[in-house]
Amino acid sequence: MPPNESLHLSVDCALFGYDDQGLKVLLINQKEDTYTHESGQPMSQLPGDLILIEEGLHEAAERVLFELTQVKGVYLKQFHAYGDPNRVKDHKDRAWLRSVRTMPDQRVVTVGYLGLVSLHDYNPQPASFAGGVSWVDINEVGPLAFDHNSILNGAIEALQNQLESHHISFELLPKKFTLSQLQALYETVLHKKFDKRNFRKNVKKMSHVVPLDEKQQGVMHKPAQLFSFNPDQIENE
Amino acid sequence: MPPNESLHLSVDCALFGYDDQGLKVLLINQKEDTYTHESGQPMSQLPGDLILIEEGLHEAAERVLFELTQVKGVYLKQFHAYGDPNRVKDHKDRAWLRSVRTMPDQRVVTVGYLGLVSLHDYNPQPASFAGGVSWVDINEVGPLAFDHNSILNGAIEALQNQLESHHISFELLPKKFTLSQLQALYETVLHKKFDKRNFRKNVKKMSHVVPLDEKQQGVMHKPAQLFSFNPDQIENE
DNA sequence: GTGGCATAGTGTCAAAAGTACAATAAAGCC
DNA sequence: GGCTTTATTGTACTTTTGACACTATGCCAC
Repeated sequence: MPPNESLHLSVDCALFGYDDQGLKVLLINQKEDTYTHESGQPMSQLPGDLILIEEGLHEAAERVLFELTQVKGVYLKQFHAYGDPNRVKDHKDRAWLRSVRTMPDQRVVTVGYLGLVSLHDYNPQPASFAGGVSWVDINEVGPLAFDHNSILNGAIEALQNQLESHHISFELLPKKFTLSQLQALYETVLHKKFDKRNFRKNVKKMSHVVPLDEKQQGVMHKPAQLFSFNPDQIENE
Repeated sequence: MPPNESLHLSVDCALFGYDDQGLKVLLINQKEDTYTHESGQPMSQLPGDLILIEEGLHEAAERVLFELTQVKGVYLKQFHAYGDPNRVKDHKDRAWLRSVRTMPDQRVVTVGYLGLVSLHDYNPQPASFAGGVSWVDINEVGPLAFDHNSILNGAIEALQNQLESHHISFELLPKKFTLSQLQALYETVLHKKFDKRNFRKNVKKMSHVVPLDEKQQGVMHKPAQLFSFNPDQIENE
C-alpha cells in the first residue's frame, strides 16, 4: 500500500552571485576520477542533498548552502520540483551515485531553490568552501550532472520573472550602490539594454530606492551618488 | 546514510471549474464518521494521492484527476511543493490517516498542481465521480484537511498570476464564447471590474482570440457574437 | 405590432507612461 | 590645464491607459 516506500527527496540550490564581472552560479566539482565528461573534465553540479527526515524543504536548502558557504541568511526561494523517474538514471551519473549513496538506484525527486548573494560586500570565496566549489559565469556553464542544466534554466527564468516584480535586486548588490550598478544588474539578468535616462526616471519612482548623502570614492572619474534599498518602503508599488 | 528512507511524496490537485455561476474548486468529502469538523460536518480536502514509484509528478497528477473525474487532457501545471514536516501531523487528520494509510505516521511532502476545466461544454458531474466529490464555489470553501487551505490559496494566486500572461483563459471557457463571458471570467478570477469598452479594445489586439461567423442562440436579448481561441496564433504578444 | 426588457456593441478625449535622443559636470591622472 | 572617464539631467513625441454614455438587436408580453 505505500507505493513509494523508498523514494528519496532532495533539494538542489541554484545560488546566484553577482558583482561587476557579471552573474555567476555556484557549482560543485566532484573529485571522483570516475565522474567526468568524456574529455576528462570533472563533472559539475548544483549543490544539493537529500533532505533529513525532520527537516522542512526551505530548511534543507538553507543547510545545504550553509554547509558549502558558511553563509546564513541568503535570499532563498523555491521555484520548481523535478520528478522525472529517470532523472538520476543517466549512465554518466551512475558511478558517482554508487560511490556516495547507500541506495544509488533509488528514484530521487528534487525541489529546486533559487538563492541570491552579493559578491561585493562580503565575498564568499570559493577558497573558504569545501573543496571543488566555484563561481561560474552564467554564460559559461557547461553540461552538468543529472538534469541540473534544466534546473539551472528554471532558476534563471524564475530570477528573471521575479527581478522586476519582487524587489529582489538588492539581494545581488552591495548595501550602497550606484544607479549605474543597478542598471548593469538589470541588463545582465534580463539580457536587455536600458536607456540611461529613462532607467533613472523609473528608479526615482521606486520609493524603496533611497538616495544617500554619500558619494562613491576612489574612482578616477566623477563619483556617483550612492543609493540603498529600504525594504520598509515597499508599499503602493 | 539514507536520511529520508521513509518519506512519502504525494500530489494534490486544485482543479478549478468555471461556468456562468462562478469559479469552483473540486473537493472530496471523506465519509469516515470520525473525520469531521467539531460541528460534525465531513472534512473536505483537495484530491491527492501518493505517487507511484515509477510515475512522474505530472503523470501522478493526471492519474489522480482521471480517477476522480474520468476526464483526460485537462490543463495541469505544477505550482509549488509543500514540505512542512508537520503538515500531516495535525490532530484532526490523524484518525483518517490511520484508517487509509499503512504508515500513517510517515511524513508526506506534497507537490501542488493547478488544473483548469470548463464546466460549460462538457460538465464533469460530481454524480459521475467517486462518491463525495463536489464543486465548491471558491468563496465558500471552509476549513480543509491538512494544509489544503494554504495549497488552495497558492493555487488561486498562481491562477491569477498566469491568467493574463499565459493565455489560459480558454481552458475555463466553452470552445465558443462571447466577449462578455470572457470579461466575466477575468472579473471573477482577478476580483476586479473592467470597463466594457476598454476590455473589448484590448481583446481585439489579441490575435489568438478570433471572431466566428456565428451568434449566440436561445437568449432573450440581442445575441452576442461568438469567438474562439486559436492557440497557434499565440505569437508576438 | 408595439412597447418594454435585457444585453450587445461602439468612439472620443485627456492623462499617463513609455521612448528616443545629446550636452554638460566632476573627479583623477598626467 | 587638458585629457579621460563616467555621472547627471530634460524635452518632444508616441503609445497606452482610463473614464465615460448612447444606440442596436432580439425576445417577450400584451
